[in-house]
Order: sequence, then C-alpha cells, then structure tokens
Amino acid sequence: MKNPIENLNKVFESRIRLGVMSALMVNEEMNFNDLKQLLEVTDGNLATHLNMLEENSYIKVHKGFIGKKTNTTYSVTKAGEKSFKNHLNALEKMIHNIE
Amino acid sequence: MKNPIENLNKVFESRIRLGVMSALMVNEEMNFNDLKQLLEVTDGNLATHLNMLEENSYIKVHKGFIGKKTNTTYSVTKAGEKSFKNHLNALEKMIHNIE
DNA sequence: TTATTAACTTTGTATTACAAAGTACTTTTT
DNA sequence: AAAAAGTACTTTGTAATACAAAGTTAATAA
Repeated sequence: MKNPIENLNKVFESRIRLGVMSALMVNEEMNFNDLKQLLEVTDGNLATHLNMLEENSYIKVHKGFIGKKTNTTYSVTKAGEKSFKNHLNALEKMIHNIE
Repeated sequence: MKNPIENLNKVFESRIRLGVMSALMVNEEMNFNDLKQLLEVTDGNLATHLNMLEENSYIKVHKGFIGKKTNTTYSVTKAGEKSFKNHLNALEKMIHNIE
C-alpha cells in the first residue's frame, strides 16, 4: 500500500482555503463580500486565508471599482489552478481507492 | 451558489487523520507501526491524531498480541465509516462542481 | 545482560485559526 | 452637514493544533 496523503497540498488542508479555491475555480472572479457570505466567515479570518493563498501565488487580487464603490476581486492564477487540480486528483485517488 | 464546504467535517481536515481513515477504510484493521510507516509520521504525532479520532468515536482500538508480542490494532467504527463517507461525499460534490 | 521493539506519554515550541475590534475611505441616509 | 453604513482590510489577542524529540513501560530478542 502506498501513502495515500503524500500528494495532498498543505495549503489546501484548510476548509476555508479549499472553499475559496473551489469557488474561484467555478466563478472566474469573486469579490471579498461574495466570498465572505458564501463561506460564512468573518472578515479577518477570510482576509488571512486570502493572504495565505496570495502569498503562495495561488490567487491574484484586483482592486477595482463598481461605479464609485471599491470592489476587490480575487481570481485563481495558472499556478493555483495547477496546484489545486493536483490536490483534487490526489483526493480523488484516495476516494476511489475506498469506494 | 451554495457554500461548498458546509458539509466538510472538521475532524477530517487534517491530512494525517484523512490518511488514517482512508487506510482503515481499505484495510479493516492496521497496527500502530503499519500506520506510522504508511503515513510517514513520528510516533507522537500519530498517537495524537489517533487519539483525536478515538475521542470522536471514529476509530476503535484493540490491544492484542501476535504470539507474545503486543499488537495494537485500529479499526473504523460504524459511526466513523458513516461520518467519513459523508465527508468524502461532500468532497466529491465539490470536485465535480469544478471538473 | 544489553539492546531493541511496540506503543505510547510528556514536554515544549511554533504555527494556525479565529473572533473581535479598530482603521481608512467612501457613500448613503437623515 | 452630520451621522450611519459599507468595503476591505489590519491589528490584537487567545485558544487550538501540529509536530518533533525525548522519555516511559513492558516485553522480547541477541
């Protein structure tokens, strides 16, 4: 038997970062508030996780406006997409080994 | 869009506990050393994670012998199986939403 | 009798998670 | 014009986790 977790990515161990990535894979881009409401987290907590994803270059931030209101959006980078898919693959292998 | 992480189980957020459960779903029972080698973790670390799984009644411990040598084995409980499958389902839904 | 193995527990440190409050800037409401 | 509210944070503080390393106990093998 082979180590079932060796290809899992530490960064995606967190439920919230998993949720952010998952949402951004489906949505192209989302802003702070949408993510906050979707994942039901506090500002500070979300900001921390977004920071960690950005520091790993898995997402990128775009500060813009809607009319005159600030609107910060987040989207996955190429690297983020690659790493996340890799992680999902590892999860899938683990799951299929079981079912 | 619905919160993609609301059905994920906090206990299974950890890579190592995920690995333990995954191994025990496939193997019926495994002992301390087999798990340790499979998951490539230190004694203390593994013991802690096994404890947490046991406290949640997701695994049960059986202290036995092979000949005269002690042999502690671990296996998933019904509750553990149910909760873990639930978690995997939530993961699968998340993944399929993406791919 | 010394060394080794199994399965831990204890100790200590570093990292992480999270909530809550604070901040800066703008916009809407009164 | 003043007050309230919204956006997107940062800061602060605390509690929980993760993990390695060393210590422990009891048995067995050399």
